[in-house]
Amino acid sequence: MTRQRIEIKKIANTAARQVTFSKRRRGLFKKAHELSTLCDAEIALIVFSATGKLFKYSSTSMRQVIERRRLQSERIDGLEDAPSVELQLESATHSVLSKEIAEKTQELRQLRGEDLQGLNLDQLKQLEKLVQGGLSQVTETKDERFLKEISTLEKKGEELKEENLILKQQMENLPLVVRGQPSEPFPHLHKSGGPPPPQGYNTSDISLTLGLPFPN
Amino acid sequence: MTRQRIEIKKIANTAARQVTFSKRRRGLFKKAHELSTLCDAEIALIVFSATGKLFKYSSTSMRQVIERRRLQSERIDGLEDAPSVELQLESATHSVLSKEIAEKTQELRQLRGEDLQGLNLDQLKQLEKLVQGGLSQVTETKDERFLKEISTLEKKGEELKEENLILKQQMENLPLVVRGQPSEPFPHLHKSGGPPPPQGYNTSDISLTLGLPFPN
DNA sequence: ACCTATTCATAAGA
DNA sequence: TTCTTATGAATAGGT
Repeated sequence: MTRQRIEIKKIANTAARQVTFSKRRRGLFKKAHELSTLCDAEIALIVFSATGKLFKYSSTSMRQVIERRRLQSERIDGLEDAPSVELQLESATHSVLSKEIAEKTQELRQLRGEDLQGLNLDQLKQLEKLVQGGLSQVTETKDERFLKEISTLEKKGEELKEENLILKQQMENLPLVVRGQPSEPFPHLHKSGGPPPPQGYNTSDISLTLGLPFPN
Repeated sequence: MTRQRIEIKKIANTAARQVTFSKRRRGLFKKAHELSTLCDAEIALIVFSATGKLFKYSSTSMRQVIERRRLQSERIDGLEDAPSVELQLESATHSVLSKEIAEKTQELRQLRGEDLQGLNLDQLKQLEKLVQGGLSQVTETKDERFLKEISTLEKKGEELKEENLILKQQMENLPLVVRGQPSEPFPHLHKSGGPPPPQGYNTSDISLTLGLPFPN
């Protein structure tokens, strides 16, 4: 489709065919993925090369897509799949389940504001109220979560402040000689609420204790 | 890929998404067919639209391709597929359907603002945005409907006004004798565009003709 | 559904 | 297989 247009029929030359297969296979998979992403479609793509190598892509799980296809086809044309007796007994269950899925899908779409043409004014008003309620709930929950986060952080802040205060008091109680040259007062101060500083400083060697607050 | 490059992510606008789905789906199927023809490949392609509609293509029989894939996968990783007994496929079907129902149910509840405890702050923010979008859509659609209703009524009002005007003009052109005693000027005036009054008035009685201005 | 300016995909060739 | 490039195809936005 470039340099020169080609006819859509089996490429005679084997090497050329392989090359084209690689290129076009990539393109095909890319497009499949784009379609599923752009349009929220569920896609399964299975490709066997002439040499028997398998390539596949599926937007969700291959199994799920194939299964879903089987269900659809079963209802539309009962030809392609073998309908054993047991399967036919099951089909009643299927239609119940499928119907439920269809209903829920429709409901979901309407809650998202899609597919509203079938509703009358009253139904629209009711739907609006429902969605407003949902929105309130969501926003409320979200804001609660925010507040909780904030209060947790505030609490941590308070704890840290307190810790700082204690440390400062301890500093002020030190002999002046030691306080004179704190070039690097807290070299390894931990930032968040870690464990409190270990107890039992060796008070006989204050300067050492000061420089290495966390001997362990 | 033209007029303007687009980002590969879900298209927000529903109508545009459907248009793109149609166009790209055709393109994808065409390319799948070309690849299978040019390179002698066996291909199966299954596409479900967001609305649940099924589209499929297969170079040979869908069943054959899927079966072949199953055999391959079984050898490569025995995980994704269960044994091929049909009854087991059945139960798989059930779990697929049930799972889908469960997912949709949960999604519905969350859109309604229920069951939000499992979500983190980011998910809540995202959900809020989604519901807000839905609400906008619903409100917009509802208001459009309202406006349409209003304009319809206004139009009807205009028509009635005009009708009245004509009637008044006709009254003013009447002989004074007749105009003197209109205790009940328009006894049976039809309000909307109903059927015209019956034909065949006796024109010798002018006052009667007056009361029914549209004899034809 | 159709149009068309653009971007994308790709046949050939290296 | 990968890269390049000229060109045919696909398609986003609009009508």
